[in-house]
Amino acid sequence: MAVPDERPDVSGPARVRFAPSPTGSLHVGGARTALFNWLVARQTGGTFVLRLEDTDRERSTPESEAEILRALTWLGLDWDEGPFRQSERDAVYRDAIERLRAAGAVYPAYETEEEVEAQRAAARADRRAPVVRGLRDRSPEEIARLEAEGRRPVWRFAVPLPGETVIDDMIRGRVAFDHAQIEDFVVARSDGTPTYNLAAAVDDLEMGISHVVRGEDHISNTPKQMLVIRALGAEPPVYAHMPLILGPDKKRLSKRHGAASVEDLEMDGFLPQPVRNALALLGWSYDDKTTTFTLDELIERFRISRVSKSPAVFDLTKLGVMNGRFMRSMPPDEFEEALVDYLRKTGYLDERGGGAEELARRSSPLVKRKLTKLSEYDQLAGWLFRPLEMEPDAWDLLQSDVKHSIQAIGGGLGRIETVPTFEPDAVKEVLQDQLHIMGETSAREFLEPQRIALTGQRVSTGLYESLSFVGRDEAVRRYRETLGRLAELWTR
RNA sequence: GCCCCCAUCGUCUAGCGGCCCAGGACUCCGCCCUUUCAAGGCGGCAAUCGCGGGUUCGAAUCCCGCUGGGGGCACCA
Repeated sequence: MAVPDERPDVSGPARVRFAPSPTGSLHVGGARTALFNWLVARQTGGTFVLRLEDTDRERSTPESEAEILRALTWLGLDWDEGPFRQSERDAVYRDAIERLRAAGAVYPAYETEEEVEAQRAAARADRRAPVVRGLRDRSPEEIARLEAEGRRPVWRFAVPLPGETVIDDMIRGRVAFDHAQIEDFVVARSDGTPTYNLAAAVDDLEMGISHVVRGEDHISNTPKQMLVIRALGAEPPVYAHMPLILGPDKKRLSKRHGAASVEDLEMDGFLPQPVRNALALLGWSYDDKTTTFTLDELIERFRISRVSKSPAVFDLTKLGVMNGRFMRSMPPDEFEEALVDYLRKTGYLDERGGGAEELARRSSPLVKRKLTKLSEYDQLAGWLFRPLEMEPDAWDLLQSDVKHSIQAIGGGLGRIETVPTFEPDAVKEVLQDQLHIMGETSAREFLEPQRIALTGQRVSTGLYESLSFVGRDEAVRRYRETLGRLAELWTR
């Protein structure tokens, strides 16, 4: 019997990093990358480094950076070092470029944009990889002449030919890249600033990163970065390229798929724990059964070697289920806090004025069991914050059988006016009793009109709790008001 | 066009040569809980393991080809 090909795992304290570029909010894919790196750091007693790759001055913004840090914190992913910004490490890169120059690993390329494009076009036409190679061995005289003309070169990496670079990927196994397929990539722009492949490689080296866990979209950059690191006389870290996260259309998850960033999920009323859980389960599983993990369990059980190689579609419905279950399992006071935080954060409380927070707090037990996500609070409990106001749908329903509606609401009214105590159980008892008295009417037929009479909504917090919550006077008032409106229809 | 990767129910997945004519979860559909909408409980539909060849006594599991999907090919990251 063959030995299962156990893929290696991280052993010993790992130094890992999360290195987003601050050009937008933290996307779901990035969040999962951050989570996996964080888990590796925590489970090995290692270090989680945060680094902002902001070498693109045009697209990087402080707002985006702040949002990424905020979202990471919201997810509970704390970093041990950083945040470092590549924009503040220029000297490090210039020094590295200097060393590459001294080692003869890079050369100044004076080809014009047109020439470069022509090279690519020619290669394509020839059914070859569209790689660019500058003239590697210009004479000092020629260089001097070009410089005198005011030409400023980019610095390209002289990819060794022939040759190949092999990644021993922790997830994918051995992946080889033929150097003929790798162009002489630019390492320093004509203004002297470093490009991504230079900066990332140098940082991973300088920061002593032991394991690079990132999305598969980076895999073709990896040989370039390995080349840079080796040219600098060092050995590259171990790499692990994770499968991408897809939208329902199987394309890479993006904005147009709806909630695609951590911020979107947060504003949509998901809580960090289930989001983390869902993220962990995208491309990773512990066994064939377990679907819920505490953070500690995640730290203990996560293994890069069990990360899947194939991409996964992100399913918001499933997240909703996890979210709902999580909220139902929360201690009441924690749930209340989470709810109020959310309503405050989204401006819901402010819009509703004084007393809104108090009302929301008191109502939290009524919605706890019924929510999938916090953003559904209003459709359940919105009626608490306003005078009786009929949703068109709900009113239509009452109107469809005016006589029956009046009977149901009237029947309920008689009982709630007289029930000795107004606790949910007492209310329930008398309404149950009334239901029996009314004979063939079903619970639904009896209760639905009353729900609408009280809340103006077809879907709401539970009827008995809701009645008790507003108190006898208000309940009776609302029942009567509805009855009055129905009576108008009846006589007409 | 070139390079790289991937391929089990609609979706997320288990599965590492016999335990699998494939297990779990979500969705969907029934039924129960006469507290309705939800939630919860129970049950059901759903993959000839992309296709075709091998290897083997035996393959979802190994090999080859094909097809399909994804990613990458910037003085972006």
